[in-house]
Amino acid sequence: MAALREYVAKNGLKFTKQRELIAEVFFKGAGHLSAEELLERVREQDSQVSLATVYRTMKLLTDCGLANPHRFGERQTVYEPSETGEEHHDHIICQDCGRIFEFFDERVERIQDEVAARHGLELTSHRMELYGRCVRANCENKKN
Amino acid sequence: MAALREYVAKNGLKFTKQRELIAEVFFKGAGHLSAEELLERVREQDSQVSLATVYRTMKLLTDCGLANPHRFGERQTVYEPSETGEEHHDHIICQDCGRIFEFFDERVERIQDEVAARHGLELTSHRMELYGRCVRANCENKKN
DNA sequence: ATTAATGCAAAAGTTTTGCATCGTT
DNA sequence: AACGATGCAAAACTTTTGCATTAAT
Repeated sequence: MAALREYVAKNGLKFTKQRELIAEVFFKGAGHLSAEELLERVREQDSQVSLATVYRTMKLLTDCGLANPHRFGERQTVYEPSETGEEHHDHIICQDCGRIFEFFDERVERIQDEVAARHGLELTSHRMELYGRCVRANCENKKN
Repeated sequence: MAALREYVAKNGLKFTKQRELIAEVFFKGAGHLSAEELLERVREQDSQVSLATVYRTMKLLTDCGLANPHRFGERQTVYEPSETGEEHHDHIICQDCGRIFEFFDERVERIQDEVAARHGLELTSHRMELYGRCVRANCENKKN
């Protein structure tokens, strides 16, 4: 939030109440929110905000490194607050119902370091996405 | 290809020359092809094929488990032939020199299945990318 | 002969953009 | 006052669908 203010100031941009509100809603939210979902929540507080502004603000947040857009299986782009290292997690996505689960596995993290070392690299970051299908009973949208 | 014929027969569908051509082009291609790109290649052989048919065929291939749709960073969905396990690999990328190394680690594969099961999903594919930097001596383009 | 598949065009859905106006600096 | 941001509507794109026609079974 402060980081956004800073970035905006540093780049000759303007800190509007829409940006403030959208950022606030975004950071308060549990992550994985689409522009449409963000708009809905934003409009609870200011019904005049437009979808275009949400998109423009999310692009801004992405540019300052505060948000990361993801396109998993779904139609829409969802945005996630940037990870601060501690809170890192990976994703597992159901291709039928589109739900996204998060997971963290310490063993994977260790193996990654080992693999990197084996290839003579020092790891800076990584990305791991598992795609699958909910077993029948659990899936919210089994297609057949 | 034979698998497609089988699936089609088993489900009372029809094995059309469009489906045959699209599947052929898809499997020949190096993966990561969008519907638009597939259409372009398909039309080199049959200029009458429509984009709708490409989409419909890719959905069919997805349903029989021969293709997997992915939405990475891009606008469009890209399709990848299903991995057969043996030939699967992940990537580790040096952010300095840009070299991409491939690796495969059986432990990671096992953990992935375990994680998927824990969340009630059956894994169809995954993507894992490690980003790092070559240690000085190895790097072809160390920047600092 | 049946009935699924195709091509086309229209529709649906998501994201971007042009422009007049508004609000921050 | 200057100029970036906003809201709106339209445009741009990707993907899906309705329908008359074609083709595989």
